[in-house]
This record gives sequence, structure tokens and C-alpha cells, in this order.
Amino acid sequence: MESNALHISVDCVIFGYDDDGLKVLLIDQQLPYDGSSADIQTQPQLPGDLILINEGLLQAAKRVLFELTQLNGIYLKQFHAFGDPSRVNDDKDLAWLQSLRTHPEQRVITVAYFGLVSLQDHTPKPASFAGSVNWVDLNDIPPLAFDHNEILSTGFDALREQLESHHISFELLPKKFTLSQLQALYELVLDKKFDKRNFRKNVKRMSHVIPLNEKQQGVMHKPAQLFSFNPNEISE
Amino acid sequence: MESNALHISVDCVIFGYDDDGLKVLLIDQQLPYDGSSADIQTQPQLPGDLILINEGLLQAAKRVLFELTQLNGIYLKQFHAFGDPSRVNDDKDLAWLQSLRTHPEQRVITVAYFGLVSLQDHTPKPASFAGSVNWVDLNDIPPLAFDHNEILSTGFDALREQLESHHISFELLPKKFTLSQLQALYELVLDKKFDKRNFRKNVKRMSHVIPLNEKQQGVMHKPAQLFSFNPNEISE
DNA sequence: AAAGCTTAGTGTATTATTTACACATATAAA
DNA sequence: TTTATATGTGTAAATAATACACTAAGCTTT
Repeated sequence: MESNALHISVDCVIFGYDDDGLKVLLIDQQLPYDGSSADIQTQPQLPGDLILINEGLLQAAKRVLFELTQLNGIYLKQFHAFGDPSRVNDDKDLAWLQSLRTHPEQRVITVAYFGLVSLQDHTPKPASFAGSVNWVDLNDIPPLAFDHNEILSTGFDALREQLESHHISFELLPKKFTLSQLQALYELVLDKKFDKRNFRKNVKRMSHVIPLNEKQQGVMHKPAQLFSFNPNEISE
Repeated sequence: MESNALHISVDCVIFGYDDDGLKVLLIDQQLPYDGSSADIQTQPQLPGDLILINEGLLQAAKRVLFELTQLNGIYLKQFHAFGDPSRVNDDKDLAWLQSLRTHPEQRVITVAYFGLVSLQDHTPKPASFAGSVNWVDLNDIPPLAFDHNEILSTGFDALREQLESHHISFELLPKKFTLSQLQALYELVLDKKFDKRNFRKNVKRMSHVIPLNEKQQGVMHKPAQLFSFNPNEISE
């Protein structure tokens, strides 16, 4: 049995964290410069694009993310493929695709990755040739193009499930961090409060969290000791 | 940027369980009946096929599984998409594809699902128009076609991770089961031993495992009490 | 220089959970 | 009746989780 060919894209849900909270990287759709599409309404979307004919999925996610946002070398993990035949059926989305692609009517299946960055260690607002790029707080996500709200929500579920089991929290923190920062991250993602002393007791048992001989500087309170993650101790 | 079209398939890793152990459903490739392909060597493979042009991914997995194995209404869960450009590059695999498809050179990305059945409650050897179908013990898996060994292995990882967190063990057991059967399943999948008394203490705390007023029959030892899962208590 | 503000950092007692462990029991077969 | 086999059960010890409040260090203000 032979089917017609389809398109494959990758979409990236990039979470950025700093003391201000958890953000997601959204881009604005870039419209072509001919007059024909001047009146197309667009909505923000996750960075994503079609994969190339000889490109692996992870490789495509890295390339697309870099092309759209200049972000490079960050942790990316596949979490789900979305293939509902009606996932691209909004009029606005179709109009945008028609302005951009040679076969806009073709169905697209997308493989979604989530990514994690520390907003402190990475340029917080990557430039792009392909439309503006914004970190948007998780609590202020507007309606997105296509099924990107669903993809984002599923991606956040994946992050929540893996935060404790897969030792990925350090991807969201600066290289040197305080235990309060680590605790705040856990509380935000898992949506529950931890007792300060008990939390620190647990951290002391984690062999991959190592104390540095260094303190916070320039804070108007008792400076906290800095910690870092030992990459040798971190197993997928 | 526009890429060429690709093909999408679904592949199913169907685990079947009985007191004899954990099996995986494999099919033998069906060769066309013209003489041209008489000398093609084939390897067993996971049930899978291209998706249709207007078909959702899960829908496709259900259809393909039914067409190839007559299995119906079983638990299926997506676990990973495989898209390495070289995932189909073995000569034997290419020869088989060339005998079967109109565009055998086109790259195929596959979305993989794992499925769970009780070998006792389902016909243990589904018939098929598309080649023979076999339950193969997990410890005796031969080299498979394409990248199906990797898909199987990743699928088993997914099963292992979800067995405890997602209340899916009952999909592998008969409707009525003993606590020893449940324990043996956990020990096999998680590859560790449990203490009988402690295991039963834990089960008693699970509200979705309910005791029946019924006992094993025809066993030459003290008959065990039967239990079943309460489907209302099982949340994804 | 002192007082005040802010977050860091620490220990213990209580409760809940996990672990380790051994023998009597019900059925079928001999 | 005896034997073989897997079932079913309780308790003590160790470990982990929870609840809880004050002093310390640096900066700012007066």
C-alpha cells in the first residue's frame, strides 16, 4: 500500500529560566515582502520549520533553532510527534503557509523537542533574520499559531516529568547557582513548596551538586554559597 | 525554505505477557509473488507501514496493527519518532522496499508506538494476510530489519519507565490475576526482586487493584486469591 | 557607628515509609 | 496419609520525610 508523501517539521519548545521565572521562546511569523500578503494576520509561534531531505530529526531541530534564534549548543530532547490531520486548519495559518510554501496544502507532521537554557548564560534575546524573537512568561502565553499551544503544554508536561528523574535542572540554571535558586526552580516547575532545610538536606545527598569556594557578591544580604553541577556525575 | 516530501510510517512494539515471560510481536516480511524477488533475503520486523494521507498517527498505528496482525482494541502509546536518514540502508532492506513500493528510495520517518496485551486474553497468534506473525521472547530477539532492534529497545525502555508511574501493568495481565503474577511481571520488567510481603503491602494501598471473591482452580498448591483492576480508578 | 533590612544557613524531634525476615496453610498428586 | 508446591501473613529495625525557629552576613539608611 502506497500513500502520498507528507511533510515533516520540527518544533522547539525552548524554556528559559532566570530569577524572574520560566519563559518560552516565541517567534513572530515573518511575512514575505511582496504586497500580496500585507493583510495576513499572524500569531506568535514556536520556532520550527520543515526538515531537509537528508537531515536527522535532532539535527534539524538544532539547525532550525539556530537559524531562527541564533541559539546554539543547548540541551534538546524529543518529546512527542504531532500528526493530527487537522492540526493546521485555521484560516490565518493557511494564509501564511500559502504565502510561503510551494505546496501549502500538504499535510505536515511535526516532531517536537523541548530545550532548556539559562537566561543568564545565554543572550536573552537572540537576534534573527526571520522575525522577532521573544521570551514570553509561561503564564502569559497568548494564542499561538497552528497547534502550538498544545505542543507547548505537552512540552511543559515532559519537562515536569523529567526534572527530577533525569537531572536536567542544571540546564536551566547559570553555571554557578545558589541553593535558593535551585529550590525556586523546583518550586516553579513542580508547582509545590519545599521546606528550606529539608530541601538542602536532599541536595547534600546528590553527588552531582558540588559546593564551590565562592560566594555571591553585591547582594544586600548575607551572600549565599555558590554551587555547580558536576557534569561527570550526570547520567542521562 | 522548501524541502522535498518524505514518507511517514508507524511501527508497533507490541508486548505480550503470560506466565512464560514477556514476548514481542514480530512479522515476517511478505514478498511479492512475482519471480523477480525470489532471492531476496528477509529479516523479521516490527509490524508497521506507511500512514495514509488523511490519517492521524494513532489511528494509523491501530489500522496497521489490525491489518497485519488482526489485533484490535489494545493499549497503544506513542514513545518516539525515529528519523535518522540512514535508518534504512541495509541492502536487504532496500531490496525488499524496491520490490514493494513505488518510491523505495524515499526516506521514511517512523513514529513508534508500544502496545500491551495479555497473551491469555488475546488470541496468542493472530492470523494475517501479510506474512506470518510470531510472539518472540524478549531474550531471543534476532536481528531485525531496518532499525527495528533499536526501536524495540527504546520501546522497552519506555515500558519500563511507565510501568510504575502510569498504571499500565493491567494491560499485560489477564482480567483476573493473582498477586504472584503481578509481582512476577514487575520483577521481569523492572529487573529486580521484590519481597513478597512488602510487595503485597504496597498493592493493598493501590485503590485500583481490587480483590475478587474467587480463587485459582486446578493448581496443585494452595490456590491464590484472584484480583482485578478497577478501570474507574485508573488515570492516565 | 549604629540600627535596620534582607536572605542565608543550620539541628532535632516526630512521623511515615521501607526493609528484612520465617512459618503455617490449602490444594493436587502420589 | 504423606508429599510437594506456592500461598498468605506480622513485627521489629532502619531509613526517609516532615515540621519547625533562630542566628549570621552583608548592604543600606540614619
